[in-house]
Amino acid sequence: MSIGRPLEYDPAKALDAAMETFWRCGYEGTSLNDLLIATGLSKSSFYQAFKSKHEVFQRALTRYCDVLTERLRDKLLASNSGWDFIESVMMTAVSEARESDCLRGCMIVNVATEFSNRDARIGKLVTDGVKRVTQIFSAAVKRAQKEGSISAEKDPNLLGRYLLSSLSGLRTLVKAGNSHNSIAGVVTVIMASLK
Amino acid sequence: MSIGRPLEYDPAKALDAAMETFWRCGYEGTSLNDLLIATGLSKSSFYQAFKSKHEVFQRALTRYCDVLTERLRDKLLASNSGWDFIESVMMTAVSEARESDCLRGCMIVNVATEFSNRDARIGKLVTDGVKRVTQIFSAAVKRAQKEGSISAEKDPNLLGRYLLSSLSGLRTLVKAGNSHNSIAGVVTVIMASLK
DNA sequence: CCTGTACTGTACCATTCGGTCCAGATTAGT
DNA sequence: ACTAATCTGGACCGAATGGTACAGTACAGG
Repeated sequence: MSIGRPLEYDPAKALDAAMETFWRCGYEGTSLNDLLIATGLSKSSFYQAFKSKHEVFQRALTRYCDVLTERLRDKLLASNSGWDFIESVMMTAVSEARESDCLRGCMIVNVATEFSNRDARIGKLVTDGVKRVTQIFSAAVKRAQKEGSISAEKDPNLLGRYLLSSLSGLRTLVKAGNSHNSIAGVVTVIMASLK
Repeated sequence: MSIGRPLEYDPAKALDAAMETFWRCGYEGTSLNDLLIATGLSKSSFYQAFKSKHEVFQRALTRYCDVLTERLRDKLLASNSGWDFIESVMMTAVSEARESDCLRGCMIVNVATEFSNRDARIGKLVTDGVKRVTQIFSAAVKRAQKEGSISAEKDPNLLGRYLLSSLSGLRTLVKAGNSHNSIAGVVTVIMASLK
């Protein structure tokens, strides 16, 4: 039981709000003030809840990875087939091209771009995050192989890496302002190359 | 003829030095001081040569696009075949995985990531740059089709977009710390999907 | 020599940055 | 009532930010 005045804010929600902001604006692009506005916390409360900007950033990135991988895993379980899962994930990224106001891409990739190599701890989070998503893709490929839509001779780990790479590439096309239709065409190429 | 004391620095070299720095560290990550050190200019000279940090950044990005597209065009002309050109470009990106100290990726993509949507002028430079590189890939595909290594039935513009997307994806794999060999495997998947 | 340009260095500017600290109010359990 | 934990807001910090202004010097052509 806690003694004293209870927390008025939800630490998890505050972290999510911070994550959202970092996702949109990056680390350098997010000022402390932005974080205070996003979380709704006062400066005092903020520094009581989090040690520093850098720490909340790490936690936000970790949270992003956790949420992402959990959602993908759930989606894969709920999908009709491994093939459908893969296609759906690709198309979801592409559909961001329509909602032109919100093309924040994938936070992991954004972070990897901003912190090219400078921060070892961040680098590890990025590497781990990418690895985990890649494994989900590999699992989807294996399932599709069992279901007969992908040749059993192919290396599922290799294709998993290929799919992660392709997804990231699609996001680049989106950010470069390509039309939804032209990017959707690329998805068909990617899907066809799996067979 | 110019009257007065002549310039002691080479404006083109100064721009290249600035470009290099922005490429490595991004816009926000590059301070004015960094630019002064990189260019070797005094603050006064810098502000006489360039109007502002933002302006030199735009010029640096433009210069990057020009140099990149020119190099790619030359490389395509000098290549034995369209196929070889494509494979070589992909492998060049992958080889950055070995030189671990220097994984700055593609400046255009970096900028697209940093300025998600916030600056319209920058956005246009990104869009144009990506379009130009895509066209070179399309030209390489057309050549490969004439040479018989890619089926003539395929849409070269679509494949051009696919290749740009794939290249960008490969760079993500590099940044995420994948090994050279595992990324090279992805290249073989990409190349195989062209046939 | 004179003028026009570019050089250097430095002082200065307001603003923002991340971060600390403190005083006073509030709200719980004991 | 007392204590422990939290709240709020604002003052304050040093450092760094991008950018300006200026004084003094160097170097070219006419």
